[in-house]
Formats: sequence, C-alpha cells, structure tokens
Amino acid sequence: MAKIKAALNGSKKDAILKKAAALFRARGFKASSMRELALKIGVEAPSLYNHIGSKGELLQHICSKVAREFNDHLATVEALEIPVCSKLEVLIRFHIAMMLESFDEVYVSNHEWKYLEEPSLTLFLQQRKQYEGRMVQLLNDGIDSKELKNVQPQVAVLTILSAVRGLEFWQRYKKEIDAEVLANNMVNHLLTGLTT
Amino acid sequence: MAKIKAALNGSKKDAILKKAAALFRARGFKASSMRELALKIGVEAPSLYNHIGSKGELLQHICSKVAREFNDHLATVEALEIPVCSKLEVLIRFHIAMMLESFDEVYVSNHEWKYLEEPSLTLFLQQRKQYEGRMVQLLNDGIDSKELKNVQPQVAVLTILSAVRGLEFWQRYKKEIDAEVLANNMVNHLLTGLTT
DNA sequence: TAAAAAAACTAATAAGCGTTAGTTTTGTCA
DNA sequence: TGACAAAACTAACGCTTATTAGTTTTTTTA
Repeated sequence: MAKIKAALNGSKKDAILKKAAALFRARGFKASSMRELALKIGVEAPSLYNHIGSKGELLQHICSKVAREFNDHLATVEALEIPVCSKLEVLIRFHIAMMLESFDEVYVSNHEWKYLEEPSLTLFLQQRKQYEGRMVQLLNDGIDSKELKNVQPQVAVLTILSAVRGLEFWQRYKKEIDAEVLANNMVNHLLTGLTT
Repeated sequence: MAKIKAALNGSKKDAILKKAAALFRARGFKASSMRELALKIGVEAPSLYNHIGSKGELLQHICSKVAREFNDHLATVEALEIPVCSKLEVLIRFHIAMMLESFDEVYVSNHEWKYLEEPSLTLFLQQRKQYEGRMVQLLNDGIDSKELKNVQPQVAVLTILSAVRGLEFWQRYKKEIDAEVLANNMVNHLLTGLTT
C-alpha cells in the first residue's frame, strides 16, 4: 500500500489530523472508527499508530489548536486601540474567517470536546470560560463608555458566540450568499439589530 | 428487580424515553449504551426491549417530538394578527421556554439528529428546512412592511436560530441570571442591537 | 385461586472497537 | 550495493456493543 502523503509543508501526522477532523465532523468522534479513518487515508488501521499515539490524541490536537488560535486572536484584539464596537466587529469577522478556512476543526472543537480525556478536558473548558470572561470584560468596557446599551453582558456574549457558532449551518447557503455579505449582515444584526 | 416505574400520567415507554434523553444529552447518542440506560432505570438491558423496539427508535421519538412541537408552535404564531416584531418575540420566547422545560430533548434533537436512520433522518431535515423557510417568509413580510431593515433574511434567521440554540450553554448561569431577564435581553439584542 | 399476560431475568451471539505484536516491505544514506 | 530506519502489512487480543432466545418471576384478570 502507498505511504501516507504528507500534507504540503506538513508532517504525516498533520495529514492524518486533517482527515481525522473531516471524519470526526461528518460522523462524530465516537462513531468514527480508526479503520474508517485508515480507509480514507488509504492504509490499514494499525499503520496509523506509526504516526500517532491514540485516537483520543487526535481529538486533543484538534481541539487544543482551535482553542489556542481563538485565544491568541482575542489577545491581539484586546491590545488594539479602537472602539469596543470595532473590536466586536473584528472578533465576529475572525470567527467567520475561521469557519471558512478551518471548518472541520472548528466544528469538531465545538461539538466533540466532551470526549476529551483529562487533563485536556479541564484545560479546554478553562480556556473557553476564559474566552467568555474576556468578552464580558470587553462588553463592560463598552457599556461604561456608553458605546453600548446597558445590557447584561453575559447574555450578550452568549448571543454573539452562539450566533457565530451557527455559521456551521451556513455551508448550505454558500452558493446563494457571499461570505462578505454574510459577515456584514451578521455584524450589523448583532450590533444594531433588525428593527427600523 | 423492581419494575420500571411509569412516568406520572405516562407509559413505561415514556419513562424510558425521559431517561434516554437525559443520557443521550450527557454522553451523546453513540457513546450511550443500552446497559447504561438500563442501569439508570434500575433494570437489566434486555428488559428494555419489552417496551421499546431499538436504541435508534428512542432517538427517533425524541427528535420527532421536538420537531413537531416547534413546527406546531410556528403555525400558531403565523396565524396571529400582530406585527412581525411581536411574532419574532413570541418565537424567541418559545425557544427559551422549550429549553427550560425540555432541555434534554431539545439538546438531543439539536445535536444527535445525525444518527437518525432513514427515513426519519430525511423527514427531520425536511421539517427543519421548512421551519427555516417559514421564518424567512416572516422576515420578508417584516421587510416589506418596513418594520425591519432591508437585511438578508436567511442570514438573520440563521443568527436568530443559532442564538436561541445557544441557550443550552445558559444552564451555567442559571443561578446568576433569571430566565425572564435572559429572555428580555436576548429579544432586545436580536431585535434592536447592542449599540446606543 | 387458577390462568393468562406482562415484564423481569440469565445466557449467549455476532459484530465492531482500539490497540499490540511480530513480520515484511519500502525508502534513505554511506 | 548493503545496512539501517521508517512505515507498511497480517493476525490477533480483550473488550464492548445492540440485540435475541429461552426461562422465570411478577402482576393482572376472571
């Protein structure tokens, strides 16, 4: 059987991770078998273990990479010296961009994290909680400076994060609606509402 | 071993369905075993088959019931003679109420539907698509009557549905934020935005 | 209280799982 | 070209899965 093709500028492990993310997204982590993953790669299941440690390790890599990217980005946004509204806009557009270029990974991270083993599970949840907390802080800044209405910041963060998360459903409309139009609409909706 | 306790005003199958929804939500459908379900009920796994047909049938019942309830409610809202904004508010509040009183079932319906077998899977997806389509129609009405801004209705529906779906994360804040406050905030945010 | 029905039990089956061991093939470098 | 390392292979293990068969216990009904 042919050897595993390394991803462009990546190790063979990276190639496996990419296929694993696609499989886990389509089937779910628990319903995905190592034999199925091997088949997609064009190899027998035990051969995978020359490159990876375990099935769970694959999930761990996917989730921790996504979490790191979002946290890193949030840090850069916090450092910007622009109005809170603009920061929110940048954040929302980043979520949309991530959904576009790393759809499988983001989806898996959002849906399958519960199958992480300790201590990765605890770490992941801590990072997510932190991310939310820092967004709440951002909204509080905006409320203090009168840029934003006096809302419950936790509820607003919940609404925003859920809305951008829902971009996973958007794949369906890809042909009908341009990514730029989508982003503009969502930013406007979440910041200025629907009503005239 | 004790017999399966029938739910108040319900059959034994209903009691199993309730426990199954809770288990499927906590563990995921594929990761939930019939032995585990039986344990929660206080019975051996094969005994369940005196009351149900299969594991998949449980998921099917849960998902189709939730889908029916949402579709039925949408029909009553469409028939109301009130402004579009009010209709949207009623819809959002219904989602919040459903999340409160049938959390496990709604969560499972949202997350585990992909494990439905045919023809239930196709039916479920059709109903969901229909629900979205009818909401798009509702928004179009609002845009025509100048009640709403001239937005892309598909994007707005995506945003609204995703936001209310995200209420599943809200359980964490239950102690801090009252359900009524949550509902008011979310309705205001989705209809009138965040900015001053 | 005896018969019938419902629902529990134990035992077992076939299939699929992640993973390991041991071996063979393939690719690399001196 | 020969030697070493990397990575593929086959076979198999131990475990879990949903479900069935057959039997016994419990409950309902007459």
